[in-house]
Amino acid sequence: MSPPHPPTKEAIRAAAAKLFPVHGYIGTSVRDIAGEAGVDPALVIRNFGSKEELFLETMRLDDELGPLFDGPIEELGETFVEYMVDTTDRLRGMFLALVRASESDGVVPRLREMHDTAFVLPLQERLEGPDAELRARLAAALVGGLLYSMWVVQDTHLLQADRSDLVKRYGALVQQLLTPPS
Amino acid sequence: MSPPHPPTKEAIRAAAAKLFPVHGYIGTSVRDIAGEAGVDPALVIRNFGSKEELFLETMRLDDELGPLFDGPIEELGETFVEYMVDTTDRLRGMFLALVRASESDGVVPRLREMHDTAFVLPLQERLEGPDAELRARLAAALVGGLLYSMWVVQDTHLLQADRSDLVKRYGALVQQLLTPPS
DNA sequence: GTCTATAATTGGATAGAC
DNA sequence: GTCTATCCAATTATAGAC
Repeated sequence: MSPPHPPTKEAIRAAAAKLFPVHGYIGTSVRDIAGEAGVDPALVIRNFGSKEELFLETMRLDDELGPLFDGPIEELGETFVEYMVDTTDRLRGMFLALVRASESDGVVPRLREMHDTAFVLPLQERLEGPDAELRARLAAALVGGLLYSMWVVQDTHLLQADRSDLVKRYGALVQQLLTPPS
Repeated sequence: MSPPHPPTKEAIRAAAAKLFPVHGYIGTSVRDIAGEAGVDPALVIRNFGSKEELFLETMRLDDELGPLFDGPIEELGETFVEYMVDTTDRLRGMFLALVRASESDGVVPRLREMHDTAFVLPLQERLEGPDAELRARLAAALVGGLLYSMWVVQDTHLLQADRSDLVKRYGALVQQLLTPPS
């Protein structure tokens, strides 16, 4: 039997999950979260221990892996890049928040977890061979680099480039790690 | 005629240039900088206006582009990747500090400047053709992705991988953007 | 369980004497 | 130009009443 009204803890969690990806760790105060949740600021700390603990508990992907990328492996590179480039919602905010907060040691493992969940695993599970993991991690580095260029650096030239051309070129590079030309 | 004793302004600048790359923007207080420089904290603000101005003035590459990568263009991909992967000193700290501080709007242009100076331009000046800039920027994204994976995410699998194998694989991908196979 | 009030720290920035 | 002293703002976190 779960409580009928979502307890304040869930309201706080939801508020944090909404605000952190938009305004970042530093840009989101405990008071902001409490205000968004409609509760007293003291309850935030009381329920989660500290701001950082709340941040870490909120910045995870859980199951929202979205599509399973189960199409033909010959198109996986392009498909995957296209999905990542066009993702403008939650994953983007989480990526930016985690990267920018990665000065705190506690954040790095969580960033690694997001990186593995969102970038590495979807590719790795489709690959075979002894160096499958290495190739998947290199491909994940490629994808991360594109997101870094577009969202962190905000490379205007890339942002203004033709999307389909971008996806085609970059996807082809990723594809080479997935299905290397003999 | 330059002053015989380096003025305190230079001492402050040197201290900031030393501490920011190591401890980051948030992790470095004005008092830390003053302590390192052996001056009064008030002089830091007095000479540079604000902490952020000092940060922005310090986090630039100026001329320390190091080697000019003037070898044969057929090896540029590998050479460039090798150089970036093995760079453990100043550029690495600056990259991390700028990326992690990029939540401040004023930092993004400086990050873009570093990105262009260190990653894009050395490649772009060797390329030709109408889409030379796009290819150089895509190659820069690749390089940025490798640094992101190794230094921000701290992907242990990549960090423990054989360096020469890593450089060879990743360099080959960069190379394809520099000299595309017909 | 919830809220009021406040503690405690930190850090950026300023005023004014010397 | 340099330093002492201080201000001020913001924020996390806690204590204790209800």
